[in-house]
Amino acid sequence: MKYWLLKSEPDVWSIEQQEKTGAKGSPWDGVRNYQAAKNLKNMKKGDHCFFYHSNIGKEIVGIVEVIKEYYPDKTDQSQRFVAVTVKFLKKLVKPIKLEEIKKNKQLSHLSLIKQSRLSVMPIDSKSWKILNNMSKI
DNA sequence: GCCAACGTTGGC
DNA sequence: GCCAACGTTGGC
Repeated sequence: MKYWLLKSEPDVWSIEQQEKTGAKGSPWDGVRNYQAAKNLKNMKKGDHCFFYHSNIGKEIVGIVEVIKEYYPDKTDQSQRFVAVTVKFLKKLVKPIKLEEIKKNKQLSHLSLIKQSRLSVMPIDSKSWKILNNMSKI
């Protein structure tokens, strides 16, 4: 299983809205960046993704699971980009602030820090474990 | 195919 | 609200 991180502005699409869609999930669409799209295409059913709130909060707030692999993004008229379907898994007991992630030297290689504009990025399993530990009180 | 101008994202 | 980073567009 692979791990990822998805960014969303909570006033556009939040973890709370994701939670309401329940087991049937909802499309992760609207991605208009080739690198992010490439990452979407590499996602497999069953992969887990951190759900990150950008701008407001700036913290990882929960985890979602990929339940449908990539397909053409219906919101993209040019037909160049793709979407996947994700479902809510859980909210983190304690959200992980970007500030805390930056403080951890073991996480300084993450695209979240190095490439702040990328909205879909891979997370290696070691970093995934570290982040999960940080979310525990 | 280069690069200046411009637009967007997202942290601060 | 500002600005750095970076992607995209369009003139040449």
